[in-house]
Amino acid sequence: MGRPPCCDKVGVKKGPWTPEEDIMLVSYVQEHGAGNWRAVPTITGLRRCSKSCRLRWTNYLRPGIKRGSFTDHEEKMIIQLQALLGNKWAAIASYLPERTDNDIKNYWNTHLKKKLKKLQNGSGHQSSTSDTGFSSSKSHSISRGQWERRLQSDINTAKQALHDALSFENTPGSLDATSNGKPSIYASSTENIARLLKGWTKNTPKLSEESTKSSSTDQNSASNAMTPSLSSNESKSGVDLSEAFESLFGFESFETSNNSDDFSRSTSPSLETKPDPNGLVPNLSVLENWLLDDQGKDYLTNFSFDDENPDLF
DNA sequence: AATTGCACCAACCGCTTCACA
DNA sequence: GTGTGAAGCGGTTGGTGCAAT
Repeated sequence: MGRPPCCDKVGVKKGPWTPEEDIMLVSYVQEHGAGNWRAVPTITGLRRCSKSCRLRWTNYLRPGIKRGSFTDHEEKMIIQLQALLGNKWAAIASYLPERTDNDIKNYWNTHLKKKLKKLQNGSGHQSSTSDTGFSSSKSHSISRGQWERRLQSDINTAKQALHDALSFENTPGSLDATSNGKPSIYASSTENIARLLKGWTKNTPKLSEESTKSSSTDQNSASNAMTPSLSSNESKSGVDLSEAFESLFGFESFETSNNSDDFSRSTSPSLETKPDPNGLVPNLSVLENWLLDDQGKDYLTNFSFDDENPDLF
């Protein structure tokens, strides 16, 4: 209570990250590992608050992040897990190791919420789970007995949902990051930055034009930050930065996604707590084990999402 | 061609939880 | 057991791009 926000300091930059900042951050993580975010601005010279650095790393630079549109499989997983867990995006993200909680949250808010609403309106079905999931029911003013009965009902729904979600793991072609026959688009940090640089290159002529027009003195202005400027190498193109990055980290190709784990391990041994993306079934928490113990894992193979909800998709 | 409205998503903010002295 | 700082998490905001008018 009353603790001052960490980002209130004068000179702390806000807004979109530049490729240069990304490189500095990745460089830091490679050298020191992901953690001790408080020290990042001091060590790297980044004029970002520690939270911003951590967020940037976990949401965009961390190896193994998949970008692009969500697959049907992922979409179903999210819907089921949201029904089970509520808006516990980090928990949901743990079942989709290549997606960040922020990504999932955004996707839910922009796509799935509407989609489900539409379906509910169309079919007249009343979902047992509200926006915040099954746990939200306890927020209403009901008796303890009622609440417990609802809770039991919610748990049953949740069990069903979890089984649903996990049953995808038993379907052919769902064992890795591929979906619909498409190749994996796992991204290492280098890939992530390369992607950023690509976009940067595309936008550079216009941006650099604007950045020369505008003053670069106001670092706290969000609108100004939307016109990023390359501080020390403003004349450099994105390609040059990309090359510089490549030479900095010694990666020859951004194509091989299998190296992402190696990079992760070498740079941040303690960071990755998500289930093995290549595993058949995500590592189960006590909760999942408890849920699964009840009916046995054989159930998983017998449950079909599509059979259960033929008109959902 | 210009304007408006909307969808998307990266990033921020503030609260909660965790770890440690 | 308590206090404090760091990290994690979820809700929200605001900029950008695109489609509709």
